[in-house]
Amino acid sequence: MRREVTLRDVAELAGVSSRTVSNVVNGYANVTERTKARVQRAVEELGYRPNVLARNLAQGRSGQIALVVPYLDTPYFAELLQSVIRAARNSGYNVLIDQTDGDPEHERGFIAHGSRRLLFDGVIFSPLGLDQQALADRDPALPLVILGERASDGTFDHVGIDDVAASRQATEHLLGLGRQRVAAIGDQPYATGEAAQLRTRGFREAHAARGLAAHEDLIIGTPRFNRPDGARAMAHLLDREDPPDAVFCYSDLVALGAIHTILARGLRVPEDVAVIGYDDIEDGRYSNPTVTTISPDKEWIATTAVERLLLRIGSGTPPPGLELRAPHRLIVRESTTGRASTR
Amino acid sequence: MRREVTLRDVAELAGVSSRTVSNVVNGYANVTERTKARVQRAVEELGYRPNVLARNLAQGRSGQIALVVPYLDTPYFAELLQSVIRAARNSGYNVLIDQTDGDPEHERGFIAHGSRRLLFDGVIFSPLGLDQQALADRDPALPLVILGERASDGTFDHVGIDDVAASRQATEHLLGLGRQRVAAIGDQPYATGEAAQLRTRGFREAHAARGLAAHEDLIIGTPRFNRPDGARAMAHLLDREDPPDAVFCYSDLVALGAIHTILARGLRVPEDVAVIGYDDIEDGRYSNPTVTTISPDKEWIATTAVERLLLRIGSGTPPPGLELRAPHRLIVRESTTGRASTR
DNA sequence: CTACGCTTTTGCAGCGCTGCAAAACACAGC
DNA sequence: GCTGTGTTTTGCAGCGCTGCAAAAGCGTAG
Repeated sequence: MRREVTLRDVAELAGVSSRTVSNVVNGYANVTERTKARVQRAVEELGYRPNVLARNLAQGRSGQIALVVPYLDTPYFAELLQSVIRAARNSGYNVLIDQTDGDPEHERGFIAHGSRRLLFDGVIFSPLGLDQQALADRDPALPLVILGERASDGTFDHVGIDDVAASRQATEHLLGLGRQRVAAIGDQPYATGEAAQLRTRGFREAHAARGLAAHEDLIIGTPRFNRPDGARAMAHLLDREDPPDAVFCYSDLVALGAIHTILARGLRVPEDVAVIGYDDIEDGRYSNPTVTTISPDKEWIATTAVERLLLRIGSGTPPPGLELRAPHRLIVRESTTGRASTR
Repeated sequence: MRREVTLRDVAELAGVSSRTVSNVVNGYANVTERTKARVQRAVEELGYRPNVLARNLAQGRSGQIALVVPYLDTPYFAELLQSVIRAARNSGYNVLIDQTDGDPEHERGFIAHGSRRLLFDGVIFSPLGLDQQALADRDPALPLVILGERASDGTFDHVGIDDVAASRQATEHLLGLGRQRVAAIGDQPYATGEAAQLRTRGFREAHAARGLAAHEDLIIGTPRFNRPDGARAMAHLLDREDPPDAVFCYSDLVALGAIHTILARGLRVPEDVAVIGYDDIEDGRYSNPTVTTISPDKEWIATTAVERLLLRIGSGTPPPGLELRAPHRLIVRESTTGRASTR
């Protein structure tokens, strides 16, 4: 195994100092065309590649950002991840992935003082069970952008859609169809369930706006927002004496699970129960029936998050933490209005 | 911003050499209990954290492995990624993700000589459009494990299921149901479509085993294995004069797309057309109908790939490239046998 | 011819750690 | 007491790069 080519090797061949080679490689301004050309020829000839590790050490930064999400096999996060990677790469950054499995301990460790620090220059974080305390204990020097619900306390940026408004819109859609008993699946009435609670608020507000009272007994909690939980919750609802005729699900996966249960019982969607989801994952565009949903602009979220994070990393004095609202819209599909509407 | 605590700081406080501190931190054997305790106390007191960057440079390795996949929003890869991350973390490795979008150029660059080298100590690679040439041109020093179809040439490990056998099994299942005109969606009759071709081979073999000839005109190609391609291909098949009564899809996504089209035309699954998929992604367990599929043991694939890669990274003389066959099985669901079979 | 300001190039230290080999120490046997 | 063996600790060089500040070069003005 022959030794790698170093800056010094190139310098020697080109007859300049190693520092000059460094300047050329990094595209510094004040280098004459002549030397630049000479150095470049030497670089080519030797097949020189900068050693990222050494550069990192010398600069005290890693050129990597971490994306921390609860679950990777959740299509929503997978789709987001894809856009984050693309955006980061455009700025010369690599993305390190970590999944916390929603474990608060693990989430905390990731932004805690010290931690794996230096492996990444900043973190884009989509927390699930993160409480105020964990945020307070975090390494203050770590540039941070949070995705999802948690409002910024001014020391980090927060990117997300307006959950209350979106949920109100979703619920209004169901009420507008003339549904009388609208259920909600996904509430999480505990400290770490802020996102869910915002959605429940929107759910209630939509009722209130029409002078109705939300059916509080039709608000079902779920630990996670996945298919099995959706299926289970729906089964509960259908077992009741007076089942709902519409359901607002806090994620598309929950909606798909719910639909699965409804159909398995021989009922029809949307005739017997209309279902609306949240996230607009690809599954819902091809499922049977296709799923009406709230579609957050994931591309916007990803690029904005990366952009803000790099800005934070780049500036000595961190910019104030912003509250960034991504656009969202309601996409109506078969699960609320039936097949006719799609063709 | 105060300076980080270094090994030397700890050494000074503990009254030993910095090398000894390093030994303690790294759990070296020959350290007396007394010094170990003293050093550990100093570490605690100062809140020392090793600088990963410096360690990497000194060791000439990065402690990271790269997972390169064509698409991240494909559930199959997302699920795999999850297991790979878990396995890598158990061995103290971080996972760097990259998605190639199936671009052969990009794929090539990743394993080419030089490349981003040093950022990762090895690569787990799930190629899509990688030809023999690209493999030949690759950096021979880069430990490599390939997932999917491409057979090993002895210089890397290959982990995958037996595509021919699995496809034969899938097709046999359809034929065993008495289906007369079985189609296949997903063939890729060009250099980079090896995986697809193996599946087509299994498809043909299943027919041959029953003394039948496969309907060659019912073998449809698709550029990718996603929902839109499946939907489109199915539309083609249904437009024919003599449409199929069963379809073997080369991925679950293709199957879901195909089912979407079938149902949109007012036909029934499986009564009119039985559909079988490949990969066993979660979607297929909750879709309507649920999807019969070939289920590769993803956990096995991920842990084996990581294990082999780390072995390769760790050993000076690389072990011979192995051909590793992951277990797989047929999972029968509604899309071939109807609802009755599930309850 | 010298001085001055600007551009270009250089030298060196040092990022914080580990590899290596030697030094120091401890203990047993002769 | 001295030698030999094994264990524990140390010192130093150096991984390959960049930051910093000084040096060199260069053109123009005095």
